Amino acid sequence: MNLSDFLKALVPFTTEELDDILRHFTKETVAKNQLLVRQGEVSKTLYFIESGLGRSYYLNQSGKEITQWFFGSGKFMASADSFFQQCPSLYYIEILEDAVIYSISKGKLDELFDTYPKMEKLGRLVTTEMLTKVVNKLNAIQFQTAKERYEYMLAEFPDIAYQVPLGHIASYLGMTQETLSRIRKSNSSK
Amino acid sequence: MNLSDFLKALVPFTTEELDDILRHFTKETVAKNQLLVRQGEVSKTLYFIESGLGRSYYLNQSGKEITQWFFGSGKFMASADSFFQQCPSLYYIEILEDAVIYSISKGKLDELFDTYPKMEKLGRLVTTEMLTKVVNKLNAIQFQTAKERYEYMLAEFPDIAYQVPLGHIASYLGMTQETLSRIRKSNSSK
DNA sequence: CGCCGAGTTGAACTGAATCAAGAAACGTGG
DNA sequence: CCACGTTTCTTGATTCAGTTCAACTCGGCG
Repeated sequence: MNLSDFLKALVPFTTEELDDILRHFTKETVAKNQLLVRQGEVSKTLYFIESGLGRSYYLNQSGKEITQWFFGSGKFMASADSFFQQCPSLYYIEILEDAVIYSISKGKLDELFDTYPKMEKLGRLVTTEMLTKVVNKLNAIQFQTAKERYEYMLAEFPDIAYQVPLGHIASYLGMTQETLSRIRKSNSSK
Repeated sequence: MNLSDFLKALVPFTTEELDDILRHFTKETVAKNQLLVRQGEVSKTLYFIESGLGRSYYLNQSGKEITQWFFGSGKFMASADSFFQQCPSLYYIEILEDAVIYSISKGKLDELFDTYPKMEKLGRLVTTEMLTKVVNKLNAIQFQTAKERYEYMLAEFPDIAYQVPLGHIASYLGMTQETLSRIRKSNSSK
């Protein structure tokens, strides 16, 4: 999913608008395991993933990595707290699979918001979608058993479930790696 | 916190704009215990709470009420999924304390979005704030003990913690009423 | 071949749920 | 303003899902 198609699908930009908007982004390729944002940094960049896979995670009190979100192709990726509020990021952002991404700085994005009301709309739509997904995850985490949570994950990120280390998924789902391993086993036997 | 002041604080509307925008809202008072949205309905209304208190909740498999969110004065309130996607609501919305609210229909809100680019900005800002809060709650729920979650609640909704039934708070925090009661007891003794 | 990280398995432990029963507080009508 | 029923809150005993800790398997790779 490339950025131009993604934008067009959400808001009916004209060709000129689209060209100008795309000019504000920088396309680049990022190799697996690279970090785009570090905990404590103020993140000034928003990413759009054309292909590849990323995740955000943080280190808890005992220094364990806790995956907060996965970002697949066709999605915007950012350390939301840091990017929007310009505060030090609680999260790392890491590329899990070689990726092609478009980046834009907060400054340039704000320019776009000021120039194109349609961009505000886009921003609102993208944020609303994200909000819905986070609410879904919250409900899954809060009220479902470990097994049901794994099933939610399979539904939400079907492609991701088998291509990243078990531990990343387990921490995303709020359970230990051992528990997830047992769940997988019990699922495969039925 | 009234609506006019709230709007002005976020986006620099002119007086004329503000007047016109406010004309799209209907002010009304709602008594305690009234339901504004029922599960299964498509909610066409967004509410702004000038004073009073509301909550959204749903019924789980065993028919128990699960509080999803509290809405205090100076906040927008809606069954987010239903209002934004115009699908049947998963949630009820209930007034917990006599309230003065401003309502606006989805249709009128969309008119405002089309007329005033600044409204798109407002929409984006409000949604972003909500997103941040939900992410915070998610982190609290996912990785903290019952006791820490209660402390998160005291920080996020200091005023609310003692004015609504224990069970509403417990379900909001993803624990049983009994557990919350024990936590309160242990907190008060130290 | 031997190491190393990722995944699996087992056994003991624990935080919180469940179940059950009382105590307090609340409101409604007489 | 009191009495009664209902809802809300507290407390205790028991149970259980999931964690923790520790050992083991497996596959890849220098």
